[in-house]
Amino acid sequence: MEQKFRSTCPISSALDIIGDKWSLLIIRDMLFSGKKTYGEFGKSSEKIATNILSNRLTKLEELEIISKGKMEGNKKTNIYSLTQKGKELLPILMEIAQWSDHNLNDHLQDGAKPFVNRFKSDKDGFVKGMYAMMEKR
Amino acid sequence: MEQKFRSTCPISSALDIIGDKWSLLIIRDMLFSGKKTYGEFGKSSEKIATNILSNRLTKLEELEIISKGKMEGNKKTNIYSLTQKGKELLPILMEIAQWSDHNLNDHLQDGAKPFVNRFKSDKDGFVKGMYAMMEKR
DNA sequence: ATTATTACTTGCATTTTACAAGTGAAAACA
DNA sequence: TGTTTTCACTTGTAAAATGCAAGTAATAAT
Repeated sequence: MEQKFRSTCPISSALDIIGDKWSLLIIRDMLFSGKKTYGEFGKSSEKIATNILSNRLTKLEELEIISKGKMEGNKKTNIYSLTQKGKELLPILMEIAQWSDHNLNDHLQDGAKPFVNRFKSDKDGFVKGMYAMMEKR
Repeated sequence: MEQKFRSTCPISSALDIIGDKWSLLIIRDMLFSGKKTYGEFGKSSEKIATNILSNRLTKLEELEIISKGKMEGNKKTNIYSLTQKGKELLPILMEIAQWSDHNLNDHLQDGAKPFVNRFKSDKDGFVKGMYAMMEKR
């Protein structure tokens, strides 16, 4: 799979990579739920199809947004981790969450509000705190 | 066209709306280039197909991210404007631009860097400045 | 030795996207 | 005033992406 870019615009180029309905949900599950394995990703409430999940994991790995490793003492379970490039998607996800919180309120029913509020009141602090937390798990 | 949501997650729900390769590019052109008409949107360097452009404008209007009006003294040119809901997509676009600036540097060739740097050094100030500027045009 | 789990792949129907051409009304021009 | 552009789309069709169900192969558990 070769990545194609429509232009040299930074926004357009990012969308060429993550501009679909599934890639950022995988990243979301890694960032916020600590998911690591193919099986775990398949269990999200949005029910990603297994072939699409496989395709996206491959793409994200090729783009070095995630990396694939083996679980110690287990030869069949693969462990996916976020690279630095992948972790840096966090602020994008938080701004998306904040936008939804502001503008999709009637639809949502979720415990994400306090989370979003902590981000709003101190964006840099929140992001740094999340990065620190990820080191430990 | 009825909007469907895969879950009540804020991130997933936002992606159900703007998670494709074109919607945010239209918003980009409205925010950063002041584009307003169907013809102007069609001229972006990414070459959106006319049927897709039409489809996205309709969707974005239904979702009240943009609104459609008439140009004064002209019965054929339509004017699309961002609603508040649409303007609030700016921080998402800026975080995307910043991510690309950090992580896609070898690919990009664009004068967006100083722009991104102003955002990085003072995010809230940058966003407020942009909103103020948009009032005037 | 058998069953269950994990991480996928495959085939096919449906939906979305892309490309090219066409339409109809308003505006500009001769 | 008649003709040509311009503008904002729509339509038809091929190609690509997505969604769904079932299947496979290796490892791990019983």
